[in-house]
Amino acid sequence: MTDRAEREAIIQRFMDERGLKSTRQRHLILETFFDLDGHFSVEQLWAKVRAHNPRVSVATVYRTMKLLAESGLAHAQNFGDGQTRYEPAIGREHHDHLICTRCGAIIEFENDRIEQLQDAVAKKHGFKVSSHKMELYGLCRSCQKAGAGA
Amino acid sequence: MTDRAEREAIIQRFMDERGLKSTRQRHLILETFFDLDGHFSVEQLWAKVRAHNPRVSVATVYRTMKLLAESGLAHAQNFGDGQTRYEPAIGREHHDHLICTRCGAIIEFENDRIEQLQDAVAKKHGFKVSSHKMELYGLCRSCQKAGAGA
DNA sequence: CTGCGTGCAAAAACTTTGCAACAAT
DNA sequence: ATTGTTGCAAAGTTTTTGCACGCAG
Repeated sequence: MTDRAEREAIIQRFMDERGLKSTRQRHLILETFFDLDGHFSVEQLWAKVRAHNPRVSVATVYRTMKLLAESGLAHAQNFGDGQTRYEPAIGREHHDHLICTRCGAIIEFENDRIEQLQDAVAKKHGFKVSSHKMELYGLCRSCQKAGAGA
Repeated sequence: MTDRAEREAIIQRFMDERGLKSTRQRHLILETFFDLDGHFSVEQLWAKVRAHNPRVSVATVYRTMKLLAESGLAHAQNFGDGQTRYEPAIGREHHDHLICTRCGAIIEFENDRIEQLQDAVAKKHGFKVSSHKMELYGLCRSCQKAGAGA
């Protein structure tokens, strides 16, 4: 998605703006995270990080992702299972999710018209919106077929 | 919202359909829950239930709310703090939420046009949607003012 | 050097579950 | 009687935190 140089710049800015030290662990976690495409729990991310450096603790991953999310470079999602999932929020358009309640498949979509209407609604209520989430739950195409048979 | 008789009928149907026994505790929890207006954590609901009957355990509240949500009579929400919140889902139109990230205020709204567009998006992806969530995060009117000063 | 960051393990927060007593049908 | 339900406490999950050591600036 994002090219390496741009990503580096973003990571650097993130560190600078918050006065964070640039450590081996943070870089590894961020690189790993931004290489991913999709929605990952800390546990999953940790597994990938450990493949590179088994000594990184899960606490560091939690701490780093929390900082990232606060800075807006990652979005925290909550799809109903008890875990927080993060997804990269740079170099991509905002998007929303269709979630299959049977197989867990997650499909992303975006719709400008909806975004416009959201802004209008917010304005009507005097809100200044900084982010939003929209999730549609249901059955994906193949689960509708499978579900009928099962 | 719902009048007492209708509510009783709904609760009764809920019990019948799932073959649940009609216990003192379940009734108390359900009555208490449906009297509420808003989004409540199990902890909060439990506190209100205990006011009536201090012997009800929190486990029963968890179990009951889980059943209710599965039956579609309550909606489970996740607003980012680590707790599940439930809100009554009978006698009301579907609605979505504006959430103030500063003071935590929750404003409800509904917008048919958005719902229509959601359906259209789902259809395009072959999805059969059964429910959805939409949350807009930002600053409410008073926090925008307060925020500027702080 | 100085202080932030890390790893580890303990703790916290929330939710689920095993089991024996209990109540609804 | 029979079977589902409850309360309690223990255990499970996910996430946070205290503390001593270590590394970046």
